[in-house]
Amino acid sequence: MDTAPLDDRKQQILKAVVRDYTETGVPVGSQVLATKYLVSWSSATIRNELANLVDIGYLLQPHTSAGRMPSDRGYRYYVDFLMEEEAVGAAVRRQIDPTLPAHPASVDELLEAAALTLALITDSVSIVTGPTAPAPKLKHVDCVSLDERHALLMVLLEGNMLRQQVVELSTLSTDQDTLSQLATTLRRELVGLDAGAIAEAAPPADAPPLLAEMVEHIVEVLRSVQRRQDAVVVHDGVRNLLRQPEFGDHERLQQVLDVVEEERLLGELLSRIDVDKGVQIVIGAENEMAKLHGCSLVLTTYRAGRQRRGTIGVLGPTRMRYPQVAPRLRYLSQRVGQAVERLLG
Amino acid sequence: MDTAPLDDRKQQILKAVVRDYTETGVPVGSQVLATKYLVSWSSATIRNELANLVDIGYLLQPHTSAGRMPSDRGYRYYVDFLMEEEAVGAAVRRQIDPTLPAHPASVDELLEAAALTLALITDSVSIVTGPTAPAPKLKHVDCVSLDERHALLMVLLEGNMLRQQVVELSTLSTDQDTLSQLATTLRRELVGLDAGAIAEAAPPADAPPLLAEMVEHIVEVLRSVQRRQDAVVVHDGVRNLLRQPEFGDHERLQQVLDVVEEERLLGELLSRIDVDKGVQIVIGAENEMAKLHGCSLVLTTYRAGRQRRGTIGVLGPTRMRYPQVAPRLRYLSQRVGQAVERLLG
DNA sequence: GACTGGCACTCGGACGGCGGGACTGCTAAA
DNA sequence: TTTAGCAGTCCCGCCGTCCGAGTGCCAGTC
Repeated sequence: MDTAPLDDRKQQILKAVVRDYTETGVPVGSQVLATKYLVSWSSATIRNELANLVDIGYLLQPHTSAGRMPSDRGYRYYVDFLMEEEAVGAAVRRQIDPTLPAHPASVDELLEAAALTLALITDSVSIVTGPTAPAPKLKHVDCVSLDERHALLMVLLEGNMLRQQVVELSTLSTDQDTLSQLATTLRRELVGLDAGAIAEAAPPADAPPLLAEMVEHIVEVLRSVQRRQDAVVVHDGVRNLLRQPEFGDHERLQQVLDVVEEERLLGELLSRIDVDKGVQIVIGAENEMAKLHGCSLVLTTYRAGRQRRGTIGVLGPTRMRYPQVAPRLRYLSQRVGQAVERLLG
Repeated sequence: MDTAPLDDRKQQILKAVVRDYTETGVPVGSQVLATKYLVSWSSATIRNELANLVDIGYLLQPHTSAGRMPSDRGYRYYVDFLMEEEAVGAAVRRQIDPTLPAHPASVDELLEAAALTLALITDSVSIVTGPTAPAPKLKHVDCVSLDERHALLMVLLEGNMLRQQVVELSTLSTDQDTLSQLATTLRRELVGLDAGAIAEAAPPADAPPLLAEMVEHIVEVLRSVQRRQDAVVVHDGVRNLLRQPEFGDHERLQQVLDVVEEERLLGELLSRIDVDKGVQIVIGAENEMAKLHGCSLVLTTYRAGRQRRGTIGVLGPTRMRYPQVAPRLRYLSQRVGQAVERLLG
């Protein structure tokens, strides 16, 4: 299995096989290729080439008297060298744009809409994670008195991510005025710092115990956000897989669903993506997760502002319309990035 | 199709059919019934009764020489009069309890854990909506300056539900001090009121336009919560359906997934539940949503505090272990209610 | 009158043999 | 090097058969 580049005719044949197989899902024969795609050669010539392409690992033959289909390696060559991306047409843009809410109430709502749209325009399972910053800084903090023993701590992070926590107070009968004052102090001292900086900054010697307590809770909140970095937020479009003949067998579907419904696994999957490589395509067994063999991932990151990043992508059968999916994903990820930035400021 | 109560023998037979069919998924014959469940009668007697039960609509016969399976009506009778709920054993409780996080960071996290567990212990698709109150009152409000044209409005509702919104300001160059002052005024005037009361209360004549603007945004937030627009819906366990033989055919699965993945439909489904009836069971075509024929819902509400309610339930094939699912759901919903209350105060 | 044993009958599903068709690989000729 | 032709391979759908599970009904019994 050398990696020498294929000659022109082999390239044309591989390309034709991928295109036809992507459309039909049925192994392609030399006859079809000769009449439909490659009229300048006879089917016999093509047969010889096909046999050769099987030998060197770019095509597969399910059984002796069947046509050929691309192997993972064949898809890889196609994606790297032969694929011509389809431009995202005005019609598709008009289909995408209105689905992203102009004034979403929250990031979650936005991402959910994005997942829905992505599943729709790619006919696959979409996966979207929320925007995270590597070390979020504190932007605002406020405290509300709940009862004499509890208070609600509201923490606003850089990127306008809002978190709340009920905290138990060691000092009893703490009224709203005391808490408001406390919040003012906290804001003055801590705004603009990240978890590490806050934890290091020693509180003044004369600080009330309540202050130290609150500082600790704030650090905890920041830390938990940091830990949750690659938490999967949403996925959608599982039903799209049902339409694919390759999942006619339930075994396959079961294994894919196991991964999709298990956030931990999905997170693991997405965390491997290289953030600076644009749209990345992971084909079949290139992904070492055995349950996803037979599937491909098309992934990219969206950027909202300087630091904040999230992952967005698509999971579908290896027989996927890469030339269509890749640019659509790229387009949507840009729109999502913009929208998140608009929302979070 | 009269509704006269069944005599004792018919009841025993119906019960046995439901039990066996639930276990095996295969239509039950008179032989099996006579030897396994109802030794006091011969298979011939049972055959006569079976034929009668088919006539009056409690059983179905897929074809002439097949056994019998319960009709929707048969399940209904079973659920209403014959079913004996299984107690939730200590083992199951030990399985459930640790999965609900002791100190969840948010309601979302809690509900997601609940959905996961529910799917696991019922082997069905779980559905959970977030807690909502009928006419939530304002508890706290704060504003943070983002840039010279935008501010972040943070609204805390009764029940400690926190909402945020980026608002565009008509007055330019509004700094944080102005906004903090504004927030203080808003708190003084509006805390404790619901959307209607806030909308009615005319702002003072000398109020700055900024104030009126903010009031409007607050009303908008309250209203959207009231409309349940932002009700979180989480679901989990779709893969459990794959194991059921009734979904061997993809058509069925497709239709169910259409509903489950479409939040709007799911919400509609859940909104019909009667909040005071404990665990409710909706069997097959009792649900007018045609796509869910062949499926049953087991639903209930969980309560967190006086007013706040959410829905939690399970979707599975009509052939479901009702005597096991119902009490497990009841137990879990209580734990979820408690956990939400602890979290939101 | 209620119940039961027995029997003829029905029907679905598994099994196996049988082409038809879609491809292939190979060979020989251009 | 390409191509036409041809024999061979294998999948798949079709069809008839067989088997067994289960029924409905009838006649006999308690």
